[in-house]
Amino acid sequence: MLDRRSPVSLYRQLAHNLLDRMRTGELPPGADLPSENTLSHEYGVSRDVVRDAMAVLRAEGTIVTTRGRRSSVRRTTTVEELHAPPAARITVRMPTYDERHRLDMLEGVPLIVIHTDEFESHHPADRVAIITPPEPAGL
Amino acid sequence: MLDRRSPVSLYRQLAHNLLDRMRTGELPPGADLPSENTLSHEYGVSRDVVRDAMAVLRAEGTIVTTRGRRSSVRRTTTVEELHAPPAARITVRMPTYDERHRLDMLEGVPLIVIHTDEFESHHPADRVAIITPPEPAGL
DNA sequence: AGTTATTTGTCCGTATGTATA
DNA sequence: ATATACATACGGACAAATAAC
Repeated sequence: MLDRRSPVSLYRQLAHNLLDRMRTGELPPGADLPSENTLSHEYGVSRDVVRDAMAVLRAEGTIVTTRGRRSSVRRTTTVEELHAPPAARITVRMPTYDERHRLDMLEGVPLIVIHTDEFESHHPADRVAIITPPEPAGL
Repeated sequence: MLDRRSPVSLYRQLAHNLLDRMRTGELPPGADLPSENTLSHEYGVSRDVVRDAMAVLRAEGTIVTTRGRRSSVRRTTTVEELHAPPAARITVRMPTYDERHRLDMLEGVPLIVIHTDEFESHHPADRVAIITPPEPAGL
């Protein structure tokens, strides 16, 4: 499976391999991944390598991990269409650790900030798609 | 500095402590952090804890790390104001590992995707602010 | 130009704690 | 209660990139 002579590190090879298993449908959205110990034995690498691989996938928002439970492939969440006001300024960044927990966000999910003269709103990026105002009628 | 009896893990205490040192101006944008070994000795923790703390800050886009060099506090980049077209759909997600390198993006930086009928464009979130179309004139 | 030292990256092992099943 | 599984923390070793000399 993994090539120790490759210049690519083991944990990135493993991350890539797991992504392949998701694309082929072997690990569809919502499915549990094998446990860290199982993967460690299956691929013949240390648990450290397995954890590094999973950290990559978590940071990309591909998998979700909860303590005491196996990691699972992130489900494609239903996105709400949010209509942005005119002349608004939209910036995007990663939330801080505290923000992430306060807003109940998963790891690997950016934060969208919509700023106007009147208000400022925050939105987890996996729950909304921003729609810009339509062309004025009559053109 | 760090409290081993605290329910908060050492690496998150350390991350929090480093953030404080940034806010006070001891570690301004662009400044080099102490090396992992130095921090390990200064705080009396393993290098593992130091690396975990830095991984948190990298994922939040707070610091930048290059192999062989010390990590540094991320400079606030000049953001370009990008005027979004009307009726566009804007989604945000983290880039994959490959995308991140192809677009020369730093770790901890989200990817903005602007989608219209005609085209689709991708923008690293640390370089742009999206401006929505203005209110039609005459209102 | 080349050698050495520094620094981060990767990988291994072990142990214990804590949440979930 | 017991077992499973992830989280945290320690230690060591070597590779690879950079910096210093």
